[in-house]
Amino acid sequence: MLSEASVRFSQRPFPSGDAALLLRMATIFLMGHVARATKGNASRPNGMKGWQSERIDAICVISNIIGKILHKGFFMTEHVSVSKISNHVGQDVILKGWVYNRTDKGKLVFLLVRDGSGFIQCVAFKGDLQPETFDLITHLPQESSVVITGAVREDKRAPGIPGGFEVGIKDLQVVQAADIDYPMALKDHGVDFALDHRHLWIRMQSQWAILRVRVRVMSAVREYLDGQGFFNLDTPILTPAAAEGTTTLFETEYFDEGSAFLAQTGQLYNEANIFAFGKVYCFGPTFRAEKSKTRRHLTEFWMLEPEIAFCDLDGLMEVEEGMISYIVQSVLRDCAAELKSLGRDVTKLENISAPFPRMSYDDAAKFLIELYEKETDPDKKELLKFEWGMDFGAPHEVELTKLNEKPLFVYGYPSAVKAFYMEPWPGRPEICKSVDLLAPEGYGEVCGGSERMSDHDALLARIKKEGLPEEAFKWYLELRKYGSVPHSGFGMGVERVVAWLCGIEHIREAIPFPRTIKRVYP
RNA sequence: UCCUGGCUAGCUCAAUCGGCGGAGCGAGCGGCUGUUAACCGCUAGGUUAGAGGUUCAAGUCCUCUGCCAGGAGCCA
Repeated sequence: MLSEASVRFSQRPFPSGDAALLLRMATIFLMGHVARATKGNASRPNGMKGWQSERIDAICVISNIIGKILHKGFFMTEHVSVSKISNHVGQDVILKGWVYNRTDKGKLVFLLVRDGSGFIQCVAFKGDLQPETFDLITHLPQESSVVITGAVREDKRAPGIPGGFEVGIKDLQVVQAADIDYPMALKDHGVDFALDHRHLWIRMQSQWAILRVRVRVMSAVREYLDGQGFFNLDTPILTPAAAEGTTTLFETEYFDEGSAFLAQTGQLYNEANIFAFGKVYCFGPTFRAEKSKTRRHLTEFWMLEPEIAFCDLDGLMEVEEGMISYIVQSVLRDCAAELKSLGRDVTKLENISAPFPRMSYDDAAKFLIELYEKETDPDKKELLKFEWGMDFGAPHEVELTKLNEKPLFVYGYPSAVKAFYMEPWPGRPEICKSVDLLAPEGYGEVCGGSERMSDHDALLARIKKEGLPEEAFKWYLELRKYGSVPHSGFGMGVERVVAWLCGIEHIREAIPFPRTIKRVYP
């Protein structure tokens, strides 16, 4: 009740200028009366909800009456966002945005205007406007910032996001006429050029849509985990040591303490946090100085890492599939227009729901070895080369994900190809309780996780065997001395998930300002 | 680090066997009342990444350098 009333109240058209001042003064005056009139109800057992919503309803009614009175002669148009334009059909509105494209038809000009919330077509007819205004519109450079006043109407022909609505221009003010040499033409660009102009490229519809999906993915992650009782406790970015070897770390001076390193995982700290909070996650940027040059790698990327106490490998997979399903369904529901503008085939996402198929590494290896032996093309055969004990390459992941329409869990990898902290498989010390989640359509590994070693002595032995500096892991080992429990966690690469959901080739488009081995600008 | 490919107008790309460097977009001017990255006409726009070499002649062939991309390894 309260929220509905609030929404209605906020959507109430508010005038501007003198009329606004008059209306606001009158409203404030009346609000005082309403407040006093309803104050006696504040002590209700039900608390605030009841009397607050009644009060807001009363204010709505009063302001609506005043608005209707002022509408005759005084009423001014209000600023609305493109995303809310469907609520204003038949009304005059003000749009504040940028000229995305201009199509000049002689006595008729179409402006495609974007305002951050969407894209909408605005139409200028020569006969409806002052000659100088019309002339101004026909010469507006791409990306000029404008304030447009006009009437909203429904029109199936109108392009845009959401599309189907357009604004008949009655007035247009130029905030700034953009320079005519705007470099991002509405066409395809080379990778280098596009990335050099990333600060402008993000204005293009495709990039806008991808980054909107990213935002939804990130909020869906938080919604899901928070709803499952996880605590978001972020872990340090400046760290003293590596979790997975020291060759892929960015190093920086740290006062008199020598070197610090940019974190490549928050996992070790998550493991400390679960003993205080049970279920936690960290969500932030992660840094890897790997010299990887592929469509799946960035040197700075965002990783979500949940960690759960009293959780084994099966429990971990249940969390992963539940969360991924929630993310996919949230994006399908809330980013339909974005996915459509990207040309994404959403039928490939619609049936992504838990449970996901599970395959052991042994079975996957058997499948890949058979595939390798059957392959006759020598080039393909070389790429598919596989034997038990190897980690999967990208071509292997693609072949495995072809088996299902849903993401695929592969569990029980050889310990030799995985990190030191993973719990050995009972009775099979050569493999560990690890699991990777491979996204369909060849998008590959989006999550990697494991049950962690919970035994102090076994972990210490492994650290020694790996030649890792024992003193750096002193605190980490201590976690196994005071109430150690089976626990598990995983990491999810946000950009890989976004790339998969958007159906884009390269994850550099799934982050606002990508950092790669060759690029720190802009 | 390795393998492969590329670098021609502001952008995206052509240029046949080594034989007069072209188009589209963008920009400017003009035309058009329903365009979807409009269309039509005209105009401007070039040290072919840099250096050297072969040749009567090099965007094209050779050598070196630089830059970029895709992939491998590694990983999320």
